[in-house]
Amino acid sequence: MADRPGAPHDLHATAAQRLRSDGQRYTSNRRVLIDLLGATDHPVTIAEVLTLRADLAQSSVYRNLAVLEQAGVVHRVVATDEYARYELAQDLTEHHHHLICSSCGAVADFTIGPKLEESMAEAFARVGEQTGFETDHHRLDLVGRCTDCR
Amino acid sequence: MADRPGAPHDLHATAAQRLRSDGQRYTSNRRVLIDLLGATDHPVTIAEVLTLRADLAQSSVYRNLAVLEQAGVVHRVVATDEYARYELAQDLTEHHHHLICSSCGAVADFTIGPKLEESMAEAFARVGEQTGFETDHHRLDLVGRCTDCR
DNA sequence: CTCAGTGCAAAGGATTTGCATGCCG
DNA sequence: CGGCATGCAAATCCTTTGCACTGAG
Repeated sequence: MADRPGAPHDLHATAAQRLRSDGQRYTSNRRVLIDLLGATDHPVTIAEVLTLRADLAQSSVYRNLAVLEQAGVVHRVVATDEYARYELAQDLTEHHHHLICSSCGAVADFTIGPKLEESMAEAFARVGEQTGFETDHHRLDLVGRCTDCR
Repeated sequence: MADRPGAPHDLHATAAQRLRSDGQRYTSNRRVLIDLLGATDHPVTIAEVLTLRADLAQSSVYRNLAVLEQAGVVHRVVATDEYARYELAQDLTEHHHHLICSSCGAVADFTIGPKLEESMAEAFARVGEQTGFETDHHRLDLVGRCTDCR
């Protein structure tokens, strides 16, 4: 689950390309963020980023993550606490879901089988037809207690 | 989907009982909140509550919803925007999921078939065994654009 | 050179808290 | 009566924004 499809180079190349398509530059700060997100196996809070890379300015991190999200390179994850979390866009990693600890707020990744994903996709298609809702992506999270908090 | 299992009386009785078990009173303000949540078919923001019932003090709404959540009567729903939303606990209504509009933030309810729910429950049990994560509940949301925003 | 990106500090906005008062038990 | 609930206003805290400076193209 920690392995990413494609080498780091591809990751940066893809990020650069998507940013360019969006009229944005791939600056060193943005590269640092991508490196950082590519090295973790869970969505990261802004606070974590600032701790891991104390040289980054808070406002730049907020702004750059917003730019990267806009360009479709990273994805904003909403857990249950008030902190925003970011991960690489799932087409740059692999499709997965989140285990959210309601006690400490930790977020971990997990996957379910492709069969189940398919069944869900079919169900979502039906819902879309019936309601007129145009689905962009789905969110399947388990909320509970992580091993540390049990 | 708008129908709730059990008459309103049961709802209040259950709410009162759960609060009592939690050492809390079922005050008139709390009753108003339950009435309001029972009357809608989607999770409600604090702002909506304050608009619908302008006589309620903002701080009391925040505090009472927290108390009600603690007692297991209401559930806090996290969408994609920064607003907290609340709905009745799903054992007081029926199990459902959310359509979240990433454009206007609207949240609507929908359900999937019991078969699929079962398959998911099985998958979650497996994940729990493998990771040691103790699941309290799951969250399955579709993020996209509602009919108004398409 | 030009203009987007950066960093610092100040502002914004949803949510929380302190405190005096009111009311249920 | 005692203690929790309430309401108002002030405080918090994550996040956003203003502004002057720096650096890439």
